[in-house]
Amino acid sequence: MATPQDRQLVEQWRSIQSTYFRTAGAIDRALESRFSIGLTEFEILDLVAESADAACRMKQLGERTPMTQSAMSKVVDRLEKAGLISRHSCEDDRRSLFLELTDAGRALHGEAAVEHRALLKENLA
Amino acid sequence: MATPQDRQLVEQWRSIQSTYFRTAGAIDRALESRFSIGLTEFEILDLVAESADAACRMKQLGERTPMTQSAMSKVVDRLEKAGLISRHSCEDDRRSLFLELTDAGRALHGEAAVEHRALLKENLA
DNA sequence: TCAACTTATATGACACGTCATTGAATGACA
DNA sequence: TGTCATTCAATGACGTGTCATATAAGTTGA
Repeated sequence: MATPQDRQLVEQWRSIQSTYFRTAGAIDRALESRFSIGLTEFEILDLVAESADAACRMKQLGERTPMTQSAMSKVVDRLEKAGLISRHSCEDDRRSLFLELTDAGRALHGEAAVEHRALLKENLA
Repeated sequence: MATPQDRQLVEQWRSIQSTYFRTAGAIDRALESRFSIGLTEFEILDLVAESADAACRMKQLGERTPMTQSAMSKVVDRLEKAGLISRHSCEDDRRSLFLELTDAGRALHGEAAVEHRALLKENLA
């Protein structure tokens, strides 16, 4: 029933879980305490910062993250309320929105990214 | 600012996240639909099934999972309500509890474990 | 051009996890 | 033994994620 291969799979899985939780937790706590945003919020900022080219992005961003569409929408709500991001409706397709960092958002992202990368390095070594 | 090493770290991180969410999601949906328990519940069942030797385990189980003590307590609540596990108070230290699978719990764990291992194999290849 | 269908985002109800706190039992030591 | 600190587990308030659905805009084809 519990073959050696099974055990090895389970070990591998626990190791992934452990890395994931340790890393995500460390980043989340650091960003929360220094910048008052969570990991999820940062990840959206990071994606928006990356895709600097114009596009109707709300949708496309969704394809680059494991987040649900509905989760995305709520994260963007929070970021907008925090004044870090703005939604602009798309001329070609008024159902779509594209996102843009505000100046504050860009500044915060810059600093937070340093922290983020540092913690990744520390935890994924 | 964005060194190649940074990009590589971020890529590695996204890959871990993706594997984690894909795998956890697949297992969770499968267990939910076939056995009406979630991944979290299964993981506790699995830990209890593993540590068949007697001990005041609630605490010790906590050390083997990234879950919070409070989360553990609530998961065990659900498992107990579902009749899959039972809490027994510990003679030596009446603050502690140890856990035991019920017959139903053992049976369900046996079947669910097969599914669990299969999905790990599929997703962690 | 008007239905019927599809697509993009928002929203509400709900489930689950975390943090902070509580209650109870234990330990340490004057 | 009496006090104070510590440890184990449970609980309530709260935040955030998911699913199902709503709303609005676009598409298709007779």
